[in-house]
Amino acid sequence: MASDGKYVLEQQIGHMLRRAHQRASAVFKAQFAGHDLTPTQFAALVKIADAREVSQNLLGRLTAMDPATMKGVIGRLHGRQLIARNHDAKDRRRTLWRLTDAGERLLGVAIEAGLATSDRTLAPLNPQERKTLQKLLSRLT
Amino acid sequence: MASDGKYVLEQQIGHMLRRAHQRASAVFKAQFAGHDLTPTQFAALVKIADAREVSQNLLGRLTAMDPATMKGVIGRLHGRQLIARNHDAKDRRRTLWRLTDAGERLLGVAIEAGLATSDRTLAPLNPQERKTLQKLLSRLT
DNA sequence: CTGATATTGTATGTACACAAACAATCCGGA
DNA sequence: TCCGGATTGTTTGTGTACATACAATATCAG
Repeated sequence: MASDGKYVLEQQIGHMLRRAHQRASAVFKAQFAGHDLTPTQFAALVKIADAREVSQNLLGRLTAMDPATMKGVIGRLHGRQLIARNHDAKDRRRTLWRLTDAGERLLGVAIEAGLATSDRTLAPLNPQERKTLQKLLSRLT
Repeated sequence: MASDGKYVLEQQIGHMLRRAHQRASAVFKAQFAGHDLTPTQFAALVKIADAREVSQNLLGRLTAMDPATMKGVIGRLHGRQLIARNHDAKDRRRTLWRLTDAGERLLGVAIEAGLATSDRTLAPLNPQERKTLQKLLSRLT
């Protein structure tokens, strides 16, 4: 029969989200060529800058990353001296992270690439449609 | 000034898509507990079933996977005897894949979990909103 | 027929993403 | 004060995801 257990991959929300995310990542990569930052690395820099100083664990929550994932991202940023570590005197478990001067400089120029990335990713939609998509996506989470 | 270079991570489409995809994956995992299939593995099974027999490369295009990614997914499905290989007599580069009986049985019961996954992921939205979201997402690709 | 070009699959390296298990530390209640 | 539970960060293992480079094969133009 016609629709007996018919599962059309292209119409499933999970697959559509996966593809849209793939495309957004590709746009990001193109826009950030020259800055050598991944989307998660950039997100971490943004959130560290917002907070000025933040623990690794909280940073993971702010950027929607697993502690294990966060460790890798932090490690690579630290390896490039874009962030530096302090120790929390009140809580000896905590590692506090802040931007270095190099990190601040890089973030300063990268912000524009970030805004361009969003704009390019949303290019196929008009302003009204962009708002609608963002509203619906935020409700999905 | 108020919005001078202000970059709000939570409002950027890339970040929103990443989070939505994370949640969709989590719902998938919950629904597929017991089937031991990942989203990409399931997608591959669905597309192989649709085509009955398909080359590894074409399967990658049908499921939106890199050749390198496809090789890994195929390898794990093959390791579990869910798919089997043939060789294309006309083109000696090609590997043709089809479902085994075990693969067909598993896919048969997994389809329901797939539909439930889509429904659960879209649960916060009403039917009208779901259609809108899917339409906008498809235009993004 | 032949050489340039394209396609198919493989291999390697980097970077998320998350589960599970763990040690160190903190905190609240008995 | 002390104990049980929570939090913070680390480690290991599996599975995408993609760039790059590569060998084998197919195809097409001249």
